[in-house]
Amino acid sequence: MQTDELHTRLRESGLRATRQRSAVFGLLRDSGGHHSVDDLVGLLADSGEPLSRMTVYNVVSDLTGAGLLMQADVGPGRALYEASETWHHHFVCRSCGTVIDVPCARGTKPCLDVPPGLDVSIDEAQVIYRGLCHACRAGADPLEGRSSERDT
Amino acid sequence: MQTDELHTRLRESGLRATRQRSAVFGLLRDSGGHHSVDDLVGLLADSGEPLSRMTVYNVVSDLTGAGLLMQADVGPGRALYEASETWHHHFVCRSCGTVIDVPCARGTKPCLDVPPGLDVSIDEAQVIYRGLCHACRAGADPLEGRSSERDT
DNA sequence: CCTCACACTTGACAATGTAAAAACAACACG
DNA sequence: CGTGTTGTTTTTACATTGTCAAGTGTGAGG
Repeated sequence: MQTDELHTRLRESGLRATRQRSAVFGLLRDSGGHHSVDDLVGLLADSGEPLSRMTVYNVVSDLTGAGLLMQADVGPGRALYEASETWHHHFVCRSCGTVIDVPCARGTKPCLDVPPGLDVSIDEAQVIYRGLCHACRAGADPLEGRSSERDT
Repeated sequence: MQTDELHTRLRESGLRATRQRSAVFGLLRDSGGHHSVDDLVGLLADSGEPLSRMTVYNVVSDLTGAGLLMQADVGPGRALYEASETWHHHFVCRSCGTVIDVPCARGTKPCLDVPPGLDVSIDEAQVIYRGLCHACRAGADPLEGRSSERDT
């Protein structure tokens, strides 16, 4: 991921290209995973770009509004962000909390057909699958790997 | 809603029939809406049944585990609970936060066909629709009615 | 009626997200 | 290249939501 490309992507979206935004966007693009705000603060500090928590909240909010990031709906608790290009859904393990990407059948934002009788405008639909991941179903130690994840 | 019936439903589910559980379950059944834990604490206090926050957390957790309540997935932040009999999804207004029930096409827990390549067992799938509700799309004062809701 | 396991309460705490104001930096313009 | 404006970042304090642990209370079987 070139710094220049990040800069360009930000400017194209109508945002000022700051060091902090490039760092957050670049990290999410390169890691390819789902991260909470506090995750990001830690990872950024490790990579020599310490940002305040508030800044990261602002940045993910701005980038999500600009369509560069998406907020992964994985249920109540903490919000996860990712920089995926293709629309997809998420499986969440009830036992260990692992999040696994589930490809969307349609490949694009799905299910935007508004059910009849509803006077609303829908711009996005996300599906949360819940159940047990392979490890937890096998009776492996639950609670292990609570913050880990795997993409398909 | 008879107190006796609540008592019976709880016992049938293998739970002790306590005053507190009946109060929470009865309130959710009678109101028919989605409520956060703190909502419930307030409503119960108003109706002459003051319960501690911790108790309500325990109760909704127990009743959800027993299948008497369901947790409505409406995104990060707060968990909402409801006592719906029929499976359905939720529309969440981006502007005012209003939650509207969306009937499920299949009428039962849907989409449990596991996508290929995923070694997990899925027991539930919820859909979150996001967009603007009628009032907010019409440009009505956003942020109004943040805690209100409407069922279809 | 007695007993005991389960449920409830209390109080402190952890995690997550928000508000407001001041210092700072991007970038358009000359 | 310098400069000013405006949007961004930082700091501090706080609100909300959920959890832990220890002690008290109570449902329900005997």
